[in-house]
Amino acid sequence: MKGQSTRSHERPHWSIPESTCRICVAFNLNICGVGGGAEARGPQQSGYVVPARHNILREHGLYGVVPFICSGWAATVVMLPDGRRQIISFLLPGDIVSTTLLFDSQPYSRIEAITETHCRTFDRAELRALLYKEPDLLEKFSKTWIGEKRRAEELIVDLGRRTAEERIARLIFNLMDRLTKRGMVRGEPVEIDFPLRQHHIADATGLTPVHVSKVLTEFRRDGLINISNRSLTLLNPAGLKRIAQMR
Amino acid sequence: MKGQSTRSHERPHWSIPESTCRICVAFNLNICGVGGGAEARGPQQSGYVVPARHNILREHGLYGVVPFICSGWAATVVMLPDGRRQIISFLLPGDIVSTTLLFDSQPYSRIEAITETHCRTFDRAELRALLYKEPDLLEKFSKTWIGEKRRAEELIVDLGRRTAEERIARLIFNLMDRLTKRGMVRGEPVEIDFPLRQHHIADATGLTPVHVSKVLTEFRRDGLINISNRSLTLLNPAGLKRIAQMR
DNA sequence: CGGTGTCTTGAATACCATCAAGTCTTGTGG
DNA sequence: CCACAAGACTTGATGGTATTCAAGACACCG
Repeated sequence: MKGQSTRSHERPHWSIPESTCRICVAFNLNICGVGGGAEARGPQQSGYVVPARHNILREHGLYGVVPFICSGWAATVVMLPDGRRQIISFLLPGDIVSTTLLFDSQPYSRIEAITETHCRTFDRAELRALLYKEPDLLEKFSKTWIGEKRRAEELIVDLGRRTAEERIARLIFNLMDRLTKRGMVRGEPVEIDFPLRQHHIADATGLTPVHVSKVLTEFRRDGLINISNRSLTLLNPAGLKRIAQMR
Repeated sequence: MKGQSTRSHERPHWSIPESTCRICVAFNLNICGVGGGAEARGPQQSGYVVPARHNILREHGLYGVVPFICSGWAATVVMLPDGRRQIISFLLPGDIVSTTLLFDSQPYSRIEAITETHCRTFDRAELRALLYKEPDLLEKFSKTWIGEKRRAEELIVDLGRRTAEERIARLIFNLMDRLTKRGMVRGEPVEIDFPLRQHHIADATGLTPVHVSKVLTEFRRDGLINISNRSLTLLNPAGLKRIAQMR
């Protein structure tokens, strides 16, 4: 609908907290003109907004750009022909939408915006050329790639070998950790904006929405967490952590 | 039963079928001196043998080398404190043992040899330097990266959203496909060496050995496959494929 | 030869799914 | 602003898939 800020001098038409940019890969690669960083180099950029529940990337589309999340939450979703869904990962501000888009124009999975999401894209060919030219960038990029792989493997273990309660508790901690790095947690006890619906949690943990509801009310009954008004409060971190790593 | 004995003459101290080298990443990067390719460049190499059931890599060890599988089967295993195990992937001849070892000296997961395994390692620093220097290599390497990520995501979907029968059928097809690329399938109906124990299948599919046994005998009863003498025959590919992707 | 690892089979059980009904919220168009 | 529809969540009843427990057969190995 709108978007298209032209070149690097101009600030985007939405404002992004500095804490977000500070963890952004694009910012750290020094290729992004937003956030008060140095002058952007190389890749052609453009920004746009995706409304909640719309697709940021379609699974079999062809893309010439590599998008990043500036604000909002999104999910990487795989759909089966019969309607079953699995969420591979949640994307938070500062994340690359799809690292494979750097090397392959066709994504394997769909990316759905959970909240309204602000994106910024970089031209793939230019970005890749820059990466090849500067080992320093590649080094940084490989770090995010390793982190992604690591989280994928942890999810495999969760889905293969952990109970419903463990999976949900671990999901909450993973999100907490990532939001903490972004300066997106508040107060004591710790509280976060929590835009996920229970069906998102279900699709991420391989459970049904009904069972997620039961586990969450159990967590609430035990005074571990509280969820209301799209906001999650961690009342008993130690208790939840025990569930997350034990059996 | 047949094959897999160490004959010692030729260039390395064990012999590797050419078909294996042809799909090997190291061979395609032209950094490996084995297999009749061009003279090896750059990285310091060394080869060794790991007996069945021994570790190729320990999860918290520190390594200065990047190992490849020249022959034999191995598995990437994550262990939980209480003994639960999850296999992330099976490694076949020509595979990199751990791609993250290129950038990080500490692997997240353990690598176990399933059969006797012959490995060849390359010095990490040298290999990485070579990669940074030649965009061509990096391009090829990124392909294996993407493939690895893709398979991890498919496994996530399998574990999160598919039934026991679907998971096992898909595992068999995945192995078949990979072995076909390596020229490691024989005859009609298709047959492969199959060194996996049922507990390997269980750990890879997030099931118990008992249930794997039940599903496999069901597959056998339905004339889909046959397993005997560490060898698997695909009797009804169409029937098994229907199980693998439907429902 | 006992010991260990592997596989099979049956019975009982647990965990989570499915089905269903109802409440409450959110969004939308008149 | 209200009426209505759709989405989100809860709760209980019931069912199915896979686990756990257990026992026995078989092969392989030192």
